[in-house]
Amino acid sequence: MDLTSVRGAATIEEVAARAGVSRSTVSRVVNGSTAVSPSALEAVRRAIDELQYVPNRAARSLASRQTRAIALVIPEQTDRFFGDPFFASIVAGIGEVIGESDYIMNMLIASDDASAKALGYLRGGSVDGAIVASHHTSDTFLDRVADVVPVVYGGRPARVRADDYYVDVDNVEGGRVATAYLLARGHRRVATVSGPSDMPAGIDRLHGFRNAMAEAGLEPAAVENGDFTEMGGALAMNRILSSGVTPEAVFVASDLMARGVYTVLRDKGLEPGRDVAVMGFDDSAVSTALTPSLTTVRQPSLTQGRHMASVLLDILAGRPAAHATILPIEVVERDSA
Amino acid sequence: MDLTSVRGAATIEEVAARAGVSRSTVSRVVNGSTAVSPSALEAVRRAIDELQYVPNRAARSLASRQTRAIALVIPEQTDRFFGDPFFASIVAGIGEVIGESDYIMNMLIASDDASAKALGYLRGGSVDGAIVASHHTSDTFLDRVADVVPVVYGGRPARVRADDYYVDVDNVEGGRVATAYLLARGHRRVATVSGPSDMPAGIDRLHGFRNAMAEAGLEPAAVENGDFTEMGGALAMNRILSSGVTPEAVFVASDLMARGVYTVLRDKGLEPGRDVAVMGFDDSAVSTALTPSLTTVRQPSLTQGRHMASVLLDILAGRPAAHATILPIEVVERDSA
DNA sequence: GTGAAAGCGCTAACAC
DNA sequence: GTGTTAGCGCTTTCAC
Repeated sequence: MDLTSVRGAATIEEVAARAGVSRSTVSRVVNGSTAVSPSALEAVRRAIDELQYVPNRAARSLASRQTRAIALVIPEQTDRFFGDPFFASIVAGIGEVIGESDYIMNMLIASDDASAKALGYLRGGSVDGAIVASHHTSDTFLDRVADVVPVVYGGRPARVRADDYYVDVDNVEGGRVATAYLLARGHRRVATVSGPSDMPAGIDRLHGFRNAMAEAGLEPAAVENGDFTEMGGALAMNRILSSGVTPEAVFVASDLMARGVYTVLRDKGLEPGRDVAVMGFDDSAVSTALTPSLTTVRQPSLTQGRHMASVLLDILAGRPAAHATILPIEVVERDSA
Repeated sequence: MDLTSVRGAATIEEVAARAGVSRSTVSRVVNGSTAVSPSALEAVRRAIDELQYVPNRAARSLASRQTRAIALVIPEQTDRFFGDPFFASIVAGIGEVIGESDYIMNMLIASDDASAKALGYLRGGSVDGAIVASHHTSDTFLDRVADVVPVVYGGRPARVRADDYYVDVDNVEGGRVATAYLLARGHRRVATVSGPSDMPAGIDRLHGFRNAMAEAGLEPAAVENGDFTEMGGALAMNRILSSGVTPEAVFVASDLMARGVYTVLRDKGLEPGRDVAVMGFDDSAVSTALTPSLTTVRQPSLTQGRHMASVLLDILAGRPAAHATILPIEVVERDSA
């Protein structure tokens, strides 16, 4: 490309001149105002077309104090983000809704080392609002984003502030029903591979597990953290088995971790679903890809994504929006438990 | 959050007033100019800190004609993008390099229906340059992006224009060595599951396959398109088997598709690696996750991502950059062939 | 229905 | 080393 062409990009002024009207009229046409005569409208449209005019976003947002852009902030390492199909669903849901709006969505991978830059970007007025997918206790920079633009969280934030918005499922309940399901099948030696302890989703599902066990008057056979990754799940299951206990059933706090659990189980000569019942969480793509297919707790990730986006759109449009949206979960029975 | 706080964001003017200097001096400090006295510098810094000042990006970019942002354009459906670990590596590589620069990177998922909006965004001066990961023949909107900002393509574009930049591997050669490897092991009935015919990578690997077969005086046992997806790979392998031919070996043009191939093979009672040799392409995370581990053609995706980013950074900085960068490939021998 | 004019918050000559 | 002065390209009153 030719760098001069950047400078040469048509301005509203040129369009106006060509169409024989004022800047204001062009602006009205571009912004869809009705108060324009048919002839002017036609002239402007043609000029825009001929000049390939695209309004300069910076100028526009400087004048209007709006960017018509929202950020999808991913406070994760790249590999974890791409490794878990859960994020794919969330993003797809968000993208779907934002796609129908006139906002543009840009994804920002804000892993630890990139968070300072991301913060500057977000606070520098580059977007009108932000959606935060996945949230860790340590992500304190997010608070400073929320000071400046509306933020919608995917999952309840670690510290909920009065005017936070979030879309979530009841993870405590999810952990509970998952465990209760296992218990109802007659299992007594039940272990769990939990999610990270710096994420509400991880903490809550573990709570649910403990609650269900306590209600049944049982002690957990084992509790190991798997960090929501396949490898972490494998490692956790390995620790459980190495410690000498072979559970009858294990509640794994994410489908992806369950994949790791399967691998380790088989490594030790244990067949998932037959020798050890396995219950997942998410109902993501991996649950059906696994053999035997994974019995799991379904959380509607796509819907969750859609909700997050519409809540943000509502806020941006000045419409009332619910601060907390809790979506329903359900056990999906398959072959592993 | 409080909407008034947005309007209340400190401006350079306020910082200047508080520090007792002019706007220019503040600007100099913010932009790291050396020509500022220590006392002024100190005063400005304190003011910035107290006011939590963050320069307004729109104003800045309007005045400087630079955005200090680059776009990572993904012309794919969300699920394909997230489904293939190849993209994860590319993005990680790009992110790594951009992360060290003072540019911010924002990812834009520009699937068919979103491409018009993405085009407007890209042409509206929102970014200084773009990296396009994965490129289809049908993505004509990209040409119009390249008219306005520098673009670096991941993979050779369908129609290379004189001033295009891209980073790629030699896919024809990749397909050839993969097939030659299979042939060298004594296989004669060799089939291929190819990539999409609207992507140069798909076309070229198939060419390489055909070349190698022709050189050996052999006819392909079968050629089926798998669209670079796991499901597509499974379907393609299924078509091959259903047509009555059972190849001794199959060159699958991506690791992800090979996963689908494994599944179908086993479904038909054929063990990958023993009954049918399978050769992949990518050397992505799936190749080692598979059992038996996948023999494949390694393309250095992470490096590819890094290169794309540095080429773009070079262009943006006015440094000379190579239009075509071709990275080396190699066969990685594992257990499937 | 349309245009003139002010100004969004910043950078970048240009003086001093 | 520092301040003054023009804009950057657009939206948005406010007259007419």
